[in-house]
Amino acid sequence: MDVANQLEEQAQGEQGGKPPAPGKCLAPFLTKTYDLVDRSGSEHIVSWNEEGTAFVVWLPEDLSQHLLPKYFKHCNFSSFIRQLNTYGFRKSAPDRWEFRHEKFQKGQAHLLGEITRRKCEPSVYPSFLKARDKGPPVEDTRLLEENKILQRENSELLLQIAQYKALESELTQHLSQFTATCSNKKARLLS
Amino acid sequence: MDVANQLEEQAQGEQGGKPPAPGKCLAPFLTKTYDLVDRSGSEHIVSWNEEGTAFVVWLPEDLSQHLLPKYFKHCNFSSFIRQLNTYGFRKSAPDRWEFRHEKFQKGQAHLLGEITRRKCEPSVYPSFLKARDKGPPVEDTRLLEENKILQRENSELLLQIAQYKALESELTQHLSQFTATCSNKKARLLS
DNA sequence: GGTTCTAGAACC
DNA sequence: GGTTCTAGAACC
Repeated sequence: MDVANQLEEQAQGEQGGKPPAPGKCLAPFLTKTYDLVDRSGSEHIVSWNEEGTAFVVWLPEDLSQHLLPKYFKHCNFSSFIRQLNTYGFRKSAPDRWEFRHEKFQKGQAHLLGEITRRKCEPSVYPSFLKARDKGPPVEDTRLLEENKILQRENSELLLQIAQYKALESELTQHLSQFTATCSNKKARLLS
Repeated sequence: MDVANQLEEQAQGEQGGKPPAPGKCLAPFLTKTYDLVDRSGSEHIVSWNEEGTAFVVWLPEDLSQHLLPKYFKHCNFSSFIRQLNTYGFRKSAPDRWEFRHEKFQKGQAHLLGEITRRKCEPSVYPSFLKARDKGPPVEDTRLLEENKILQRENSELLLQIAQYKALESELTQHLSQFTATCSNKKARLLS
């Protein structure tokens, strides 16, 4: 049973035949990748990490040549990575090809629907920027100058916010990593 | 005789002992790559194309695992490609790993000095600001209106940043707490 | 300047 | 939405 069926069963079990609520369009890339990791039958090539919180590509060459073409329309490791990044996965270890996403974990296929493809953000500013292109010529240089300054300030602020966002997600990831790591270590030590 | 010596000989022969004129600092990446292509002794892995106007990586896996570590400090094909792009090489065939640069051709090692590393452009401000500056002038009523909007947005952005700052310090606190807790528990359990 | 990781953009 | 190619940015 692949991920799609699995998800459907869960949905039917929990909601009595109704289609899954939020995950209207679960991206094929996500189900394929989940299958690839979870049941390719080639754990020496790709598998979950010990904690089940990320997956590791142990043999990139074999993945590219033998597994990727089975699931996707190419055999380039870099294209695979590009897609992972598009969906918010991040490389999570410096010394191996380990990729992580909060909603992509072993035995948690039902979370896949919460993974979204990253788009160019809808962004608040285009609204007033678009309007300007229609306007007729002007002579007030002072206003224009002031405007430029405001825009510059604005863009710097936006940049700062972007950096804060990045920082936040990084910190959040570290936190969840720590949580996982700690509880696992504890479990192992106590067993 | 490697490329560095070859270049020196050429320079001495042509200019009588004077150092090469333009190529003050021939990037190591370029000489290494030229050697790699021209005399790695592994033409089945990488070689010039038929015309000598580009080079082809026939076996990316073998290049990564066996040749790259001999010339560079890594064994990632993607890092090699990143460097190629930095120096202005472009992939020149859709169906194979062929890369081309006008000044990188078989038997033309003396042209390497003309290849320059691409720098980040000064461009401090986001693209939407640049586009704006080229655009036609605008009515001053519109400018005034825009100014108001920008000011409002500015203050909203400042507010957001304040919130992010708060969030950041909270997350950081949690993280350091976790770190401490984990190491303590571990210590106790191991003692 | 080199290496790594992620994103932009064009094309399909 | 997927694939390819190139560039930005951080880190070393």
